[in-house]
Amino acid sequence: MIEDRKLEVLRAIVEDYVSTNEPVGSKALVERHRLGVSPATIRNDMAALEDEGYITQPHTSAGRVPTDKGYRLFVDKLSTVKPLSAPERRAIEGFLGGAVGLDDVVNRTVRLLAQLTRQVAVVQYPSLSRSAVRHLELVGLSDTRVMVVLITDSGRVEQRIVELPGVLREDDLSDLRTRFNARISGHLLSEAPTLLADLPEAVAPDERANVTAVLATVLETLVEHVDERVVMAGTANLARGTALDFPGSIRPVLEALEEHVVLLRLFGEAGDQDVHVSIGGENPHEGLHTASVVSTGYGAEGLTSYASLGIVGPTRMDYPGAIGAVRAVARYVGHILAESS
Amino acid sequence: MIEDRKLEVLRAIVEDYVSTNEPVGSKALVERHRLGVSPATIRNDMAALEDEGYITQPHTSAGRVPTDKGYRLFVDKLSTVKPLSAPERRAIEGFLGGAVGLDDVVNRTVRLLAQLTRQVAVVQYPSLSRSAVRHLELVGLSDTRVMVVLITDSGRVEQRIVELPGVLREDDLSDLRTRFNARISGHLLSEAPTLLADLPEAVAPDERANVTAVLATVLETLVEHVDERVVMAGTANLARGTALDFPGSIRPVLEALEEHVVLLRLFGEAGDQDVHVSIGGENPHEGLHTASVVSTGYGAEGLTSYASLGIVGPTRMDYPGAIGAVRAVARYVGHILAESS
DNA sequence: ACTTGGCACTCGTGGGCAGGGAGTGCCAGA
DNA sequence: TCTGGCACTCCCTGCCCACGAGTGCCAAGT
Repeated sequence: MIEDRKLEVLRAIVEDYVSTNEPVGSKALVERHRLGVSPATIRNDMAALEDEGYITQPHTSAGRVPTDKGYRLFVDKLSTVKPLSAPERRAIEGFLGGAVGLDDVVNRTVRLLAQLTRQVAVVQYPSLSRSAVRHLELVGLSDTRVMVVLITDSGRVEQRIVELPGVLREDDLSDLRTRFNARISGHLLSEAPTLLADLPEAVAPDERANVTAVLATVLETLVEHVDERVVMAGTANLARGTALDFPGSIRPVLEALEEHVVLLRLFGEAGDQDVHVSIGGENPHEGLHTASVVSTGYGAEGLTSYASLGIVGPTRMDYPGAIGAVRAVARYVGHILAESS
Repeated sequence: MIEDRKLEVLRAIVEDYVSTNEPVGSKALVERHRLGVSPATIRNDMAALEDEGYITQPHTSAGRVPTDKGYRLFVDKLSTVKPLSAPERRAIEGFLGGAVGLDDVVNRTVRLLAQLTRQVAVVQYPSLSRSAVRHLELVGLSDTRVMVVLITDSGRVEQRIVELPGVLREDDLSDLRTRFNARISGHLLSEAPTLLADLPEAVAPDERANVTAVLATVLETLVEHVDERVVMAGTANLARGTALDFPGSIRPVLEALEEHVVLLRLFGEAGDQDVHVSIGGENPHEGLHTASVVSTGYGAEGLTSYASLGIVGPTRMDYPGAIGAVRAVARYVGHILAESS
């Protein structure tokens, strides 16, 4: 009974604070929401909520502001995801539908997400290790130089140039190409090391050195190499709110965003399919203690996700809207990448 | 006589203001610089400088601050480029020398530049149109799909996949590859349209449709396409200074930096070889009216530059240091790219 | 013709103080 | 368990004042 109303009060506080950006008091609360009780009653509830650590007051005679813990409860129990409006959906479809090529898809996605949420958007390129090999091509540039080109099912293309220890004839190259593709085509790149392990032994002894060199490049640079490509957009949104949003300065936030490794670890926490929300102090990185991260994996439907995308903003954030936008965009991107395969 | 001293005073004001970030008064000026005259004399000079529009005072009873015009004069006439220290040079060499591959070079460069200058650094990828073709490879993925891979002398590798209108046999593909390379290998990519114009007429009529399709892709996506790839680092430095640096907010600056097109046009103004400085209101983009840009082209020695790089910061900037750093980094990058060809 | 010291003036800054207002905590009563 | 009342805290604003930094100007000196 009273518990229910307390939660209702917390929700009202979060919603009001997010929309007004000002600490919210008991009187304003009963005016803006039909709570059916008097301000004094609300005050008691608020005192209890404060004791339990869900809200706090900046100064003695100010209204209340949600704490990280308060936002956490709100996100987990009190909010329902805000679905995008029909025009918004159409806008997404139109904007992402016009993309040609992976780079274009990723770039449009990140800008779209930044615009929809009015926060900083971050999109990770489809992870190599979680993609499947569509085709591996070996191109002889000269007698002793071979270019390795890898095409994945997510549309990503990577290439490296290998200096060979010896001369490799064109027909041996062709043979090698066939062997490579027979083993790994259609398989996840992360399985490549196992699938290719015995390759050197399968070829003629005099070719073994060359094969080993090519294989080493493929494995080292394409598989083991941590692919940390991320794109970002909307950093200007950080400077939008008032000083309340990022007490001190937005500098540590910008610094954290520039360390892509930090972002990747952040996203690493995101569960494969559902949206993950990390609030304020929950973030591992010090610089993001004043920020929240809403992220999710994206990829072809039902399958393991290619990679992650999400947004970063102040803890005072429209979580239902952000979660809805992140989820919707992730789905569309997944569809588009799956279709264009 | 008096003119000389006035310029000396302007230089002193710029230097003091840049280092202290506070409006500088006549008394502080004579204390920090051996000008050999009294504060009263300086006051007269300062009044003259203000009349001429080189300095201004934020409020009536504050010290003077350089105007855009003042910085301009300082940069053009009063400053000598600050060469990097020996340790700095060694650091550059060590840091950039360890790079493998174009992406790595570019990424390291932008971070290095941001760290050296403590400003926002921007590096444009080597322009395709200003690079020469090292090799063009055609890879048959299937009967009707061909991957076009272009390698430039700057180490950049671009690829596109072409859907052919008809079937292309392997030996025809090989023939086409030879013809392409014979015509454009070693030439600037911008010359490609002319060099390739008559290619369809040179092949057998039944191959003409396929050749035209491949040619169209090469020209459209690799040559005519504006290659707007830029990387950025050090945006957190914008939030470093006080509110004086960017009156209002850093938001418009961040917004401008996100519009890569704006940056490219900015860099377009940079002369090919020497460092170009654009101060405050001189910048075409509204959002950068409170910022200065120091940029230059980079590339193999003496040749046309591949592309541009530079930094963006508040008008209150250490111009001599910034110019020195930008120039030095551009040279090193040019060397490295030239060597690794 | 320049330079200099002196002096009055402006104006931003910070401290102190009072008043108003928002918001709270608590208590007694329904 | 809810409600109204009341005292309390503390921010914010405006105001005044003194202080200090810095200037502009002038008259005198070189």
